[in-house]
Amino acid sequence: MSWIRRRSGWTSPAEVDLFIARFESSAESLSQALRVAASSAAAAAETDADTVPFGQLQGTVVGLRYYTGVVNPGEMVALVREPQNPYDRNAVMVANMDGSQVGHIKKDLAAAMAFVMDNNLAKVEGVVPYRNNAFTMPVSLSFWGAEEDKPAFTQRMAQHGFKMNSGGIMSTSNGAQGGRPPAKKPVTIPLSAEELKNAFDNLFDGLMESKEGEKEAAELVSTPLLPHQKQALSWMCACENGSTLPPFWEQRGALYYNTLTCFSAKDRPQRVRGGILADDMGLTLSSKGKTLTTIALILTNFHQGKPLPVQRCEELTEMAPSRPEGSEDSTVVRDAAIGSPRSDSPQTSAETQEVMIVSSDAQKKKTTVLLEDLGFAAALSGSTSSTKPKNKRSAKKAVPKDDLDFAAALSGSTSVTKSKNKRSAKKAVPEDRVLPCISENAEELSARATLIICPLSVLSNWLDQFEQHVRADVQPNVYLYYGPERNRSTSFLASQDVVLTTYNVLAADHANKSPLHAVSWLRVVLDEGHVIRNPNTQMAKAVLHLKAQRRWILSGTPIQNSVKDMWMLLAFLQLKPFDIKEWWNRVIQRPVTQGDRAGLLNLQTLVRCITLRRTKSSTVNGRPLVALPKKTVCVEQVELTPQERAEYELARLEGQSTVSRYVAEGSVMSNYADVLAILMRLRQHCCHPDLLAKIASDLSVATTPAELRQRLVEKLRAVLASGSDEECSVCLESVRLPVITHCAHVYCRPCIAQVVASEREMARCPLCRSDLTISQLVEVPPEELEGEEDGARCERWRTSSKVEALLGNLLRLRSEDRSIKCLVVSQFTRFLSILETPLREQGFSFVRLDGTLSPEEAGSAGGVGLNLTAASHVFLMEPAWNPAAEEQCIDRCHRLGQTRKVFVTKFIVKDSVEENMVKIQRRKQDLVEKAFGSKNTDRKTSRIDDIRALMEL
DNA sequence: ACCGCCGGGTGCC
DNA sequence: ACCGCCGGGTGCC
Repeated sequence: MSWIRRRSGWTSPAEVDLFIARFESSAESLSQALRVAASSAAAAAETDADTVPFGQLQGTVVGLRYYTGVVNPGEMVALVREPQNPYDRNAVMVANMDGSQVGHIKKDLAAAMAFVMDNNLAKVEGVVPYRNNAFTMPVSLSFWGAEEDKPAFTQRMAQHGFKMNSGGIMSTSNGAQGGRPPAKKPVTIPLSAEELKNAFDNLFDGLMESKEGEKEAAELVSTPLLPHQKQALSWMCACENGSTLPPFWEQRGALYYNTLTCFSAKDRPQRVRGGILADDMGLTLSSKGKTLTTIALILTNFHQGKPLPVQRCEELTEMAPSRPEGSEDSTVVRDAAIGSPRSDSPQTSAETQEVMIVSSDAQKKKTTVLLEDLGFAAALSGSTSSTKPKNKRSAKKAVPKDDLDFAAALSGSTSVTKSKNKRSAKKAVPEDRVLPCISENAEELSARATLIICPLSVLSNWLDQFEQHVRADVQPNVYLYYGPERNRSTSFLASQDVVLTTYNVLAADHANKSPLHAVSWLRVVLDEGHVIRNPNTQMAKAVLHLKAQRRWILSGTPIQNSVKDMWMLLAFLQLKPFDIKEWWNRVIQRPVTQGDRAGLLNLQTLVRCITLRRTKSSTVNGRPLVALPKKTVCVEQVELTPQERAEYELARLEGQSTVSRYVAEGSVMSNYADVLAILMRLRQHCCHPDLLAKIASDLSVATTPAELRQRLVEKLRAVLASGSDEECSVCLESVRLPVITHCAHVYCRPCIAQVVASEREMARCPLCRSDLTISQLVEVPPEELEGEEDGARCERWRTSSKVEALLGNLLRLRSEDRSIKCLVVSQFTRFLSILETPLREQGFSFVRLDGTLSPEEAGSAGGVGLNLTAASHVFLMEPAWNPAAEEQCIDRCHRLGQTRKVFVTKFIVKDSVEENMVKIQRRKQDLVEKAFGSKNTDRKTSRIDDIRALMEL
């Protein structure tokens, strides 16, 4: 008896809400049933690759005449259990793609299916092969499930007298043959895992060759756009104004027909007025290219293709008197009159330095700080003081301030002063009656504001960019919706040109009569949109419930590692019918994960229709979009001295015995922090002996609460410093605002706070079920980081093999060409400190960037956009766990603006944990599962495997 | 006739 | 529903 209630296949609260939304007029029983289905399946299971076909069955849909839903030949239908049906508790209803009920499954078959569905022995997909009469119709049911459930399923169906046809692979390619049953399934060879992975990796590549042309930004934009930015603007405007049908839809007479599901609708399905702008980071001067393009879009494409009507600010106009129209001219005038923009100041300062030493951790966590050069710090931290002295906002910003305070101080103050402008502005610029492709009705025309949602770390970047790229005399109303004093008036928000907020504010508001959700936005923009790829998060749900005419996702990495991640993006863009997970799963995800070629082709088409992505290697009319100098990567093997080797081996043997004990006990995960600490010590040995902190690793030796706290802080710091890209088990993202529990597990503070809040009684640690309270959570006190270092530095300095390897390279390069600048990257800030000594001794000038500030504070300091193109040689002092992090470091140099050939040197200590890390990196890249919907459980086991490999166990 | 057969009424779950 | 099923009317050929 193994029919334990498992998570159900196709409903999660979010998607059912969407499903129901469309349905209000329909029969009560249906929405009821859907609600019940939703509540019984609060946690949605995913369609995983381990789903296998169980077979097919021809059934009958009855009671058609009682319902409105119509079905075309070959159309897919949804099968929904309806346990509350007063006539039959086994009822299984049949619904249309738009959610209209079509009928019921005939009761004898329904009785068999009810059991199967209720116990999640199988998922059912239905296709109506043909229509015969007005009262019943046939339905071809295919059943899918986990291999181990197949016998139970088959047996149960047999008990009811139903025998499955062979469960061969069924193609999803349009079933519109309309033929008689049994429809012949074309026999196709399923894609191999390898083919799939390749196709998937290339999904976002080579999109949008330049058939779009270029579009100039409105004159309001003061920064000239680069050619590929004009191209993006052109594409974005076309997406917003065009009226093309979404992919897979075509007009057939008076109806609109979906060629994949064969559904037809009377109402024209809205083409997403928006899409995904997924330009690669290395493509732009800092990541601000997307920001600039988006600002240009906001200003250039208001209603009916006209620019945003904004009034000039009188005082500023006086200051910078009347100037010729045309963006280039005005830029020149503005620059001359007001001072040059500071976008390039990081390079300018950096150019004076020979060596930049950078903590790669700082980059990964999007933090950047500077120790040595205060001028550089000011440039990076984004103070805009010189640009517009009269502007209140700028004046405030000139004071170097903690970003959070800064945000709080700003919120509410910005546009109040200006909001009065707006009415007159609308009159001042009369709207032309030029007919656009999309006819905009009165309500649509009333929407004005663009809502931009971004991670906190890039909030101030947006504010800066608006100031920097918009003509000084026409600042649009940009309201920062953030901080306790934020203005929650719906009408105020709706009257802004731009409202800027964070995912967290949005999510927090969503729970509690959110004004953001009451506004009808002209446009919603999700910056770093991949952060909401998990649809179960509050942020994701909050985002889905926003009302908007146009929707954009900005992201450098639209898919992180699985097809699954795509769904949230499509749902946000409301790409019919994939915004409902049932259809996404059936039409794309399940076929693709099972190697269906047609499914993959459909996915490719889909992505192509809504995405603009250019990479460094993209071409326009056969010519490279951006010509980048060549990049050479080499690995330099470092041999430890006998002394270092002896110390390393000692640490390795000790670590091995501890970890092998954990492996034997099966307690690796519960001692994860310890394991990471061991690994880190080995990695530190590879770099420099003085990196090793004297950490008492055993929590049990802590006697006093203060001592325990200190131990936890050390552990947390060890985890963070390990560079393991620690993942929060609640949100499954890299931890942000990390805290450690008394049971030594690390989470994002907001995530674990939410867990605690949602627990009625005593909250438990999601990983080990220990009791926990908010007050027990421990975080790293930021100021402590500095003090300790001084202690370490006081000791007598010594060298290490790796230090020597680096110095050898630097000295050689300097003797070859004194103008060469180098970027030295390490995840250990202490290592950077150690490196300072010989660099000074040898007379190298350098700046240092590292992550001593919290992400919020440092976010504005360059963040993801940190641009280090002044350097042409990159030295990665040690391997990263995540190869993408290394790539990111390299891309700081190898991007637009780089004029020299780029050389990358990776130092790897021979016969060490570092070599094992490289092996794992390589193996991971080959691992298909990594790219395709790998299961959560596997992630854990593969981690343990990783640890064993690292420890050579 | 405790049948068969006829033909009208009727029809999801 | 050009079906199946029900139940009343009917009953040699």
